[in-house]
Amino acid sequence: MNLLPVLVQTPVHSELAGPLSYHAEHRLPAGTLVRVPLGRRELLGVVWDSQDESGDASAAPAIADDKLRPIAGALGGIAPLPAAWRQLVTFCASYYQRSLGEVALAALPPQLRELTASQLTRRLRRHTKIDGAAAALSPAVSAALALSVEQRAAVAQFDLAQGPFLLFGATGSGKTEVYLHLVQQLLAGDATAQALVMVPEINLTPQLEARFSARFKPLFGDHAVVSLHSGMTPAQRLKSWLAAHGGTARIVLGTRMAIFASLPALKLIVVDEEHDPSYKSQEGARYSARDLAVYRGRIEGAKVLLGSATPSLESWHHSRPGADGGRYVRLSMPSRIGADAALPRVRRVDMNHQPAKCVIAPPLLEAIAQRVARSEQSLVFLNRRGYAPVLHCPDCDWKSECPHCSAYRVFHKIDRTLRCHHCGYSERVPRACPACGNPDIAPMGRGTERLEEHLADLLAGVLRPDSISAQWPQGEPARIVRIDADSTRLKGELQAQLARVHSGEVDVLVGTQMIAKGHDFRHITLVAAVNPDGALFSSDFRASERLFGLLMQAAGRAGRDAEVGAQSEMWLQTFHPAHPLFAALKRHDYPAFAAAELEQRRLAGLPPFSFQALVRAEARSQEVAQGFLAAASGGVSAMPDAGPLTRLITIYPAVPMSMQRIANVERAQMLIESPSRAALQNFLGAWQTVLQATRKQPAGRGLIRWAIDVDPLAI
DNA sequence: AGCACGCCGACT
DNA sequence: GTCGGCGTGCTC
Repeated sequence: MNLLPVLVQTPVHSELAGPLSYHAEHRLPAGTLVRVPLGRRELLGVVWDSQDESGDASAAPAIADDKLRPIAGALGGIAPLPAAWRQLVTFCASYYQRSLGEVALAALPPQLRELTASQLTRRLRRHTKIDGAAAALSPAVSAALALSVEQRAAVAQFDLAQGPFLLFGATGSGKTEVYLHLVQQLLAGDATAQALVMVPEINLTPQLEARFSARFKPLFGDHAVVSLHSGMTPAQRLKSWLAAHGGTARIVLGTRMAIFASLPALKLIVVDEEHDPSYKSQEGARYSARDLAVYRGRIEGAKVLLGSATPSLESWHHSRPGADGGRYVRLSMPSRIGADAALPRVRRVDMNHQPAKCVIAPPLLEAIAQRVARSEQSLVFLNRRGYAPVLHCPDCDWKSECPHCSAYRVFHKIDRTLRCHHCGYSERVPRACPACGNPDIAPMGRGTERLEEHLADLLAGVLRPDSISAQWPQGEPARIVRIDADSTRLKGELQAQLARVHSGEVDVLVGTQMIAKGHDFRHITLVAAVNPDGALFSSDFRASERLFGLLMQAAGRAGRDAEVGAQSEMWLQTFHPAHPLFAALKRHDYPAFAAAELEQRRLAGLPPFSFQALVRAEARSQEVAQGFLAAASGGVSAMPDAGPLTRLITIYPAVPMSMQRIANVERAQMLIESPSRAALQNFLGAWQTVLQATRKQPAGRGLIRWAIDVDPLAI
């Protein structure tokens, strides 16, 4: 009988963190998918590498040989997962402080966990039939693509170096065309090579899919391009995954989860909009798909290209020449594609000199009205959905607090509800103040719903040209559409609304950051940020980086068509027009913004000049949550080698999280900081034991859960 | 995490 | 008398 180490989806912090041992009749190679009994259940497992290379004899199973059970069977139809995939999983589990089994099984398509061996065989047989039909195609390379000078230079530099690369390209500079070119060049030159292209949001995959399919399906066959993202059905995901694993899929497009796709011939990884926070997972193993891409590229010998108009300060820092930068090769494409395409002119409206309480300053309104009259489109950006963030009673000062969270419930006028955006608790809007009975309760502040209503009001007299009809003898009023998470809740609704914008049916587009990202609008000549000041003085040290990126990206929605590019504008309504962030934005000067920001980070010892991890704890009371963290912190001194392990480590006291309570659960966190990534890693690895032990001690009583977030994005 | 076993309250 | 609440404990 052979002893087989197998990973299963084990609970995160239990004693079962490592591989479990099973008996098997045959020696199965590492990476083989198996089904194994665990307790009363039968689970999917992955045969793991035997521990022998570590030479650590004490790691032998502490379990009696006669207690070991035989595996239920192997999933023979699927080739074992490659060594590089296993190494990626191992690294991810160790770096982000999670169990191997959790990471490995979460990286596989969920349907694989449910299917029995026979169901899977049937599924596989169906696939091979389809694939057989798509016989070999001649991958004739089309004539040299028309690239701009800058695009050609970027490609040439890419070909010469090993990377990783940071493609720093202005919005509209044609980054996607560079991706397409590099993928095509790779696939045409290597008959088996595979490429992975990631985008931050599901919303952006259809657009990417369309471009890649149009370009590559004629060249490499209909099965060459597949997608992987959470919007797909389990069956579709399994199908794409199998195609990638089997090598029939040459190009995998997807969101962060795609970084775990099994790609036996991976040669190129593209991370588009690499600065986007969506690449950082916020649950389970809190991995950064962008950082894993860089790691994966290194171990698999695949080139990695990170692309952005506003790179993360981490990536920008790595691409700076000299000192501790210089790890990435920077490729710059500063100009927009097109004859005299220019970036939009940035105009700051000083709200101190506008009528009090005005939402849309008169000059901005006038500019929008002119656009309507010229049949051009405007995009008005406000990063807050709903009608008003708070409902307020002026008499007794009642506010629409959520009974379960430390947050206000947002007033949604459309369905007359007060809705908590954190726990989902929703109630009909009260007719009068629930505290004092005053019927004159009023919304405070504004969200996209109210902005849409307000704009409709302001633009009521502004008529669309060329729309005079029997129904509209004077011409039709301006059409406004709102796009946010509420207006696009139904499947297909976002695509439908975007189509209305593309067709020119709509004059003014109101929305949240959902519309600021990536969409290729051709007729927008004005973008306005109504109220961007909020993030200027935030306590989150990354807030200004995010704001700059968001505004730059929003500005990039304007004037993407060279015809109208020249007169396009980005308007900023602000009470701080002289703020350096807006000054840099006006010059479209990301490098200056980044240099100033990085200098501040360096002086303050913040990332990328230090490395952080957060321990988060949840409990019914703040005392328990903080008590657990404090006890775990106190336990450090009793650790073996505590001295050397903590030499470069700073442990801050436990504090309530900025969102202190969600759904009646109190949340606390503790920051761990170090100037050395390795020191932080060593410490966290050793500290795991203490955290797990603390949970079982009195200090852990009542704790709901805890988790470590390595390289957290928000603190 | 599942899924058991186990020991106390309101229903056919 | 049962159905069912979730408290503790185990799974190679």
